Amino acid sequence: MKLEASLEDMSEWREVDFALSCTYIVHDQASEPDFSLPKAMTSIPRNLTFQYSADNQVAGVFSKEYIPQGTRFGPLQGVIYTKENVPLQTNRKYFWRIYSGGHLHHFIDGYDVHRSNWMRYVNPARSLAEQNLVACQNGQEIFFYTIRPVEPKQELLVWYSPEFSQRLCGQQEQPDSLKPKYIPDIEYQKQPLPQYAYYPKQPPGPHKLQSGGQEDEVDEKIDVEVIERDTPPDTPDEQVVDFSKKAHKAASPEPVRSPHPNQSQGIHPYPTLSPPQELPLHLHGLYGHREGLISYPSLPSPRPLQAPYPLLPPYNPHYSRLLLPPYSSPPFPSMLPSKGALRYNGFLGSDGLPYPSVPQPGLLPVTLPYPTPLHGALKDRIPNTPPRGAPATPELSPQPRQSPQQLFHKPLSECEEAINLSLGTPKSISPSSSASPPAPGYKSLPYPLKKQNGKIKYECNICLKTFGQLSNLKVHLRVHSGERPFQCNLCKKSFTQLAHLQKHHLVHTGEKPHECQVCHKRFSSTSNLKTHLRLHSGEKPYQCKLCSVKFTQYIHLKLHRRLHSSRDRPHSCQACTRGFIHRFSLNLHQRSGFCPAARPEIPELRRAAELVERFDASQEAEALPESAGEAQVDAALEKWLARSLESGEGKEDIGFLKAFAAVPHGVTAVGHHQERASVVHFNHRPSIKTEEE
DNA sequence: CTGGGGATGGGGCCC
DNA sequence: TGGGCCCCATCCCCA
Repeated sequence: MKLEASLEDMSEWREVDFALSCTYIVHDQASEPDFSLPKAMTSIPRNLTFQYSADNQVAGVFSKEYIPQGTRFGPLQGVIYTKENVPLQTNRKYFWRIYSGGHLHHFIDGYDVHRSNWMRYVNPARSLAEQNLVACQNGQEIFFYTIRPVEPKQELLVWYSPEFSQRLCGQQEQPDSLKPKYIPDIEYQKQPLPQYAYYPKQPPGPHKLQSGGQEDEVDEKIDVEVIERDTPPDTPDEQVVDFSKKAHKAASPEPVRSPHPNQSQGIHPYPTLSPPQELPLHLHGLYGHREGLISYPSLPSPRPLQAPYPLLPPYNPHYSRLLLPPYSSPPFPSMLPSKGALRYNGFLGSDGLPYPSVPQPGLLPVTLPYPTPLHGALKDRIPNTPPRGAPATPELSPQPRQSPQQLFHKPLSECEEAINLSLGTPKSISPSSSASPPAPGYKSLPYPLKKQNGKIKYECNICLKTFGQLSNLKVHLRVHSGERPFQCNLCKKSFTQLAHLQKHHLVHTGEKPHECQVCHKRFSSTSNLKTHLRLHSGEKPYQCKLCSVKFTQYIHLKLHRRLHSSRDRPHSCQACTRGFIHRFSLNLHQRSGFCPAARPEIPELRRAAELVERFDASQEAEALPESAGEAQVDAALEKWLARSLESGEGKEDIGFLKAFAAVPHGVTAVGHHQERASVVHFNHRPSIKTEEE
């Protein structure tokens, strides 16, 4: 059974659709004054995590918990360059292009880990099947949207939106004398070159990396003139542009032929004039794009076009944390909101930006003509070495997960620089940012409405919790999105609610507004005072069922329970010897097929069994009478699951249990309850979306 | 190990 | 609709 059945097909969405209809917004983690780690690493949202390679380089970005479809990440951050001020020696592998009015407006360079954010580490999707993020330009910023739910521990893999790719490949570059390296793609467009020929289903072949030297050599041969002649027609504004036309264009690439047919390896590299239907539109528009790193139009391509993602950003070295020098000073002193709106509004709404002051565009190129000493050193160290989690060019990546067929062919210049990160303040940077669409947010929320007792309830489509007021749901959604808009300007901790920040402030002021009338001890919070008052009243609401010891705080009971060894778990499974405090837990363990002994070939069963054990020790189980029936147990388990999700406790485990429960192995293992997959009647939950709905 | 306090997280409700 | 306030739950630290 699928929990998410009513998933919306976003394949036809335009960028503006994503902007206006995204459901959840995840902001970057507010960077704390940690001078030992670059912003690219500290900015990663709490619901994401990096995965590192053996050599301690970022290999990719993974989800820590379930992330719903329609979640927005970003904006991409990086150094802003206008066409005119891009330093000649700049490494463009992390370049993203921002268009305005159909013209290239500026670049966002994610190369500098101190000035870019975590999005630079997101790897490109190698196929539509694995793509879960789509990159969109909204206004003059780049955001990543989830186009499908992302399960816990799943890697985020991005690809361009159709319009994005169309801008990159379907339009010509503006005159740009500063970037001769990236002109070939334009050339291709003019006189259809191989890069624009789609190379369908290239069979896996040996992957050979192109040497950086060759790449450079090739780049130098490009004629800048061509680009100028191919300046794309003006478009009013990227936000109002007729995307359908672009889409059409992308879907119907001009026939192209290869000047170097021999470059193919057994298969004609450019046999197809139109992209395969199974590829998403935006991919169609990309082919050939990324070849740039390796093949120059006039040179034989070292290998055939292989990947359907030629536009992916090239891989860049992902610097090991250990290699990063400590900051000598905060990279973004002004990044930390000090007062005013930003202090309590660290999220980026239509106005707020997570990082208020990113260097102004004009300043960037002047101050940082790359390679800087730092970058130069790093580059020397890993010349042209694809970074582990690098965003873009799989073919250059040493990542083991890359398979030959995932490799791309080459290049494209502008596309090559087209991938990367972003920036935090385009608005301050670009004069024409007024074209930005309304801040994406909780508009057109796809949350279900329910009626309970005649009252409308707003249901969270993630944890199914219902709220009487929409505002409550919106606040609640931050729990799932990781959004923490309220940041303390003293310690940089951030919170989901202003009230929490205000309470937190007491930590700094030392204020304790709440006084015990008995002993006159003062407390910073009412709840702590209440707990304290139990000392005077003698109330001990939490009692251990096994030894009858009582506690004033639940956490104490929880800790206490751990003391009870297996001998205190009288209800043991004969098959796997797991013991349970409650008989109904043993029954649950057995009847639901969570006993690992039943199906030893399913390793997940062990984990599932552990979760049942955890439930056994939960307060929900504690509250059940020993004679509890199946329905009662299921209800308690469901309640426990919901509570665990809400509290964030073991979210990954819960996600796992849900996922695990969604497949039938557990059931069939025992042969009971064939009609359902888990102890929890997920498929019976009226509030859960199912495919049938 | 128990018990107490500090701090944080989340939701309900009212305005 | 969103802010403000309150309450409850929970975790962490430490004596």
